[in-house]
Formats: sequence, C-alpha cells, structure tokens
Amino acid sequence: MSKEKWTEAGEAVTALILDIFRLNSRLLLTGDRLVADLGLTSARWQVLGSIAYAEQPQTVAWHARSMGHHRQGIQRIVNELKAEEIIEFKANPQHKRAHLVLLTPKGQDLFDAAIERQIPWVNALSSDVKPADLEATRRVVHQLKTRLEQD
Amino acid sequence: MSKEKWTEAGEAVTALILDIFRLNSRLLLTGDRLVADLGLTSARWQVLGSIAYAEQPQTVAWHARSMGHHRQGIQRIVNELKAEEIIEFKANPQHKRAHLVLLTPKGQDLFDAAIERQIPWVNALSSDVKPADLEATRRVVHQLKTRLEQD
DNA sequence: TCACATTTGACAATATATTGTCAAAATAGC
DNA sequence: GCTATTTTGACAATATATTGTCAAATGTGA
Repeated sequence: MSKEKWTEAGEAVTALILDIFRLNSRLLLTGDRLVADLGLTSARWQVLGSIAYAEQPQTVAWHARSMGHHRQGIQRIVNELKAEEIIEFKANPQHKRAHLVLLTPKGQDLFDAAIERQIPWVNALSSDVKPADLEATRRVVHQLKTRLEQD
Repeated sequence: MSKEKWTEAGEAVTALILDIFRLNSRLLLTGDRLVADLGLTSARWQVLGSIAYAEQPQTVAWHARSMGHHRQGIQRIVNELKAEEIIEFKANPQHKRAHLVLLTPKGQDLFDAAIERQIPWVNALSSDVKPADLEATRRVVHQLKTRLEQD
C-alpha cells in the first residue's frame, strides 16, 4: 500500500527524467558518429569543449568538476590528448603540480572541425522546435540541474 | 575561417545539450544515493522499471533496445538480479532460448520501495517548476529523442 | 522445403569509469 | 610562522561498459 503520491509536476518530471536518460544516450551515440573519423569521441569532444570555452586556462581537476565528472576520468582523457599533441600543459603560477591545460593549434583545428560538423547537424535537429518551447526547456533543465548540483 | 553558422535554435539546442549532459550525470548520481541502501543503483533501478512497466514480459534484448543500451550490459545486470532473486525468467513460447523477464514478489517490493523514496524526492524537485514550462520541456525532449532515434 | 539473413544469449577481450590511496602542494585557522 | 585540512596529480584495483565472436533459434524469401 502506497503512502505517497506524485504531484502533477512530480509525475511529469518523472516521465521527463526517463526521456532525458534516453536522449542523453542518443546524443552521445550521435556525437560519437559525428566526429569518429576525426579521431574524436563524445567524451574527448566534451573535454576539448570545456578547455576551448574556459575563460582562463584551468587545471584538470577544475574541468572535471565543471563537467560533473571524476577527476581521474578526465585525467585519463587529457593524458591521451596530450600524447597526441591535441592539448598541452602550461605551468601554473598558483600551483607547482597542477598544470593548466590548453589547446595546441592542432587541437584548436580539431575542435573547429568538430564544430563545423556540429553546426549543420544541430541546425537541422532543432529546425522545427518552437522557440518559446526551447526557451522554456532551457529554463527547466537549467533549474533542475542547478537544484541537483546544490547537494 | 568558419563557413557554417548556428541558427538561433541551433545555438540554443547546443547549450541545452551541454546542460542535459550535466543534468543526466546529476540524476544518476542522485538516484544512486537515493536507493543505495536498498541494494540498488540507478542502472539496476532503471532495469527494474523497464521490467515493471512493460505491458508484457519481455526478453533481455527487448529491454536493452527499449532503454537504448547494449544487450550485454543489460544481460549482466539481469543476471545479477536473477542471482539475488529480484527477477526471474519465464519460458518464452516464441523462443526457446530468449526467456521472458519478470519481477519476483521480492523484486516488486524492492521496486515499490524505490518508488516510495522517489516520490517525495521528485515532488520536492519539481515543486517550483512552472507547469507550462514543464509541458514545453517534455515536448522538446521527446521531439529531440524521437528524431535521434530515427537513425 | 530449403538456403540465407537476423535475432538471441553466452562468452571473452578490451576499453572506460569508478573508487581508494598516497604524497606533494596549497589553503585556512590559529 | 605553524599545524590541520583540502586540493591535486599519480598510481592501482576494481567495476562496469563496449565490442566482437559464436552457435542456437527464429524469421524471410524463394
């Protein structure tokens, strides 16, 4: 016998969460395909994006936190990207061991190439989404994300 | 020099995707915590949900497809759940080897217990989301998911 | 009915993610 | 300044996910 009941919003968010799980896995899969022959994966691409869009060069731990991933996982990817000269380390004036990560010119080119593919893909994907719906979606997703990140 | 440009919607969806990645990982993390002491994880819970809500008992491969996961990953989890007598197999009249999966009474109790925790959690999480925004969000997420699943 | 493709679970190999520990370095509180 | 706590990268162990292969079973098309 159930004591608790969903509110209307609770029920809707429950259904939304299940759809988000599936959407997330589809996005990763599609992303993998989109950049596979560039030597990238969704995971690598996401790391490059975090580096490319950071206001300042940052440490591995910072990027991991920022993406909501484990430090060790990002470190592994960053080490690979370093070996392939896609990123490089720069001395950190604030910390002797925690170097700052930045894109090499080759890494920047690679990231640009990925973006060149992402643009027509995402434009097509989003072409018949209503702008008002899209705004609302960004509000909700951002709100949920922020709430969950507070713990 | 970039040849392509984002449409407004394309730019918004790009930002949305990044937020969805983070929201997804937070949801998994929070889900793990919510049911950890029941002996569940987000992954196990999701499998139980797929079994519990299926109209008919289904095969492992069906559930994997339905969740957008690999057959082998779901098989591994199902085998564990079987060993713990949370699910059981039933002979499939249509297929000699591909058995149907269903919850045992113990499994049903476990799933109910998880739901009992999920309800107050999701009610609180969604309490100040505007109903109209929520509807729009479900539309958009569903639309994007459906589009990506067509490939 | 018969060949041929597809689906399925089992199994194995590999890749990736997660968790834990350590010591160096930095930060906070005194 | 000095100690305690926190952050960080390195390393290792484990867990989980992904990919590939196989043979049994089913489905498909002549």
